[in-house]
Amino acid sequence: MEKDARDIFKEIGLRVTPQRLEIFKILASMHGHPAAEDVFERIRRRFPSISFDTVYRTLSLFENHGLIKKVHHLADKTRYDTNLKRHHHFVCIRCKKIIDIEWDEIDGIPMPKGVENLGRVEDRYVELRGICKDCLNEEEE
Amino acid sequence: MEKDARDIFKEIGLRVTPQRLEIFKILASMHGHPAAEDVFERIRRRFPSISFDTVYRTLSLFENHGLIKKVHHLADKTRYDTNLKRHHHFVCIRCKKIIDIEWDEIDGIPMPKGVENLGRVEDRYVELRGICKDCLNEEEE
DNA sequence: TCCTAAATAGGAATATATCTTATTTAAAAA
DNA sequence: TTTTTAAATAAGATATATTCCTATTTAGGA
Ligand SMILES: [Mn+2]
Ligand SMILES: [Mn+2]
Ligand SMILES: [Zn+2]
Ligand SMILES: [Zn+2]
Repeated sequence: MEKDARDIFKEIGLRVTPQRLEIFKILASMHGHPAAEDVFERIRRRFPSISFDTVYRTLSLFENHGLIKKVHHLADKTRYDTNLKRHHHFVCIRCKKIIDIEWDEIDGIPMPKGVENLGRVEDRYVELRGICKDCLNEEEE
Repeated sequence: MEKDARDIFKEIGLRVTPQRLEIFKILASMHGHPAAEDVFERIRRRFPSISFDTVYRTLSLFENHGLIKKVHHLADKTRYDTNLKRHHHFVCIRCKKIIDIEWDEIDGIPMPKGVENLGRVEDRYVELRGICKDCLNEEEE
């Protein structure tokens, strides 16, 4: 935030547009974890005719350049699990394959301090993300 | 297998329908983590006129009775994060609020054995899920 | 200032999932 | 067994988030 958004864009090689500057400013000023819609509602005040597409495009652009991150699931649709034993998953970021893994060590880790002030924890969800063997092989071509 | 399913349904107090029996059988026979569409494609062979709605309803039903689990995101839309420091999240399963947490202990845990055979891990994603303070308070009414 | 590739607005399209309603059916009652 | 009725289903409409398409505008370089 020390640096001007304009400079950041130029460094990365992005065109400086009013929409981008405003979205950047909004993101910096918003607390929490806004959804695209939240950003859209905010920027509409200054750019009443901005389109949803521009907001989505810009957020993707920022994400691709590491200016923001997504808090999200990898798969685009719900996947069901018939394995009811406690386990975790390796998820391929390319083909979305989900593979069961056991990782007892992580289940034993005590809760982080202070979490009881946030609410009642009922579950912990752990995902290892990467590129699966199949996709790595395909890559070698 | 079919005998089993019939008994399970009765135990839980569910009506035994051909669609449910078949979906149950399909789930038991499918490996991996099928999406609703995968189940739909499979059951269509025997019930060509089955509707997507029935598949979704049945999967929800099974999930509500603990016969299967969802591998899924909690929020219905993507949320963005401007906090680029390594951190994790507490997510409220009720209001979908996302709160940053630090949990260094979990970052230090070594990868589970054998994961290198699955692919190249690039990231680990950890979420604590539960009911946030606000929702707990509201509950007291 | 002019030029051109990139960005945008607006709306259409897509995809996943849920809802509505008329019809059928499971299973309890007679 | 037959009857009864609430529950389940099929079919299609609807909702919602996101992406795509295309004509127009614009940023930034020549
Ligand atoms: Mn699994
Ligand atoms: Mn965060
Ligand atoms: Zn893969
Ligand atoms: Zn909450």
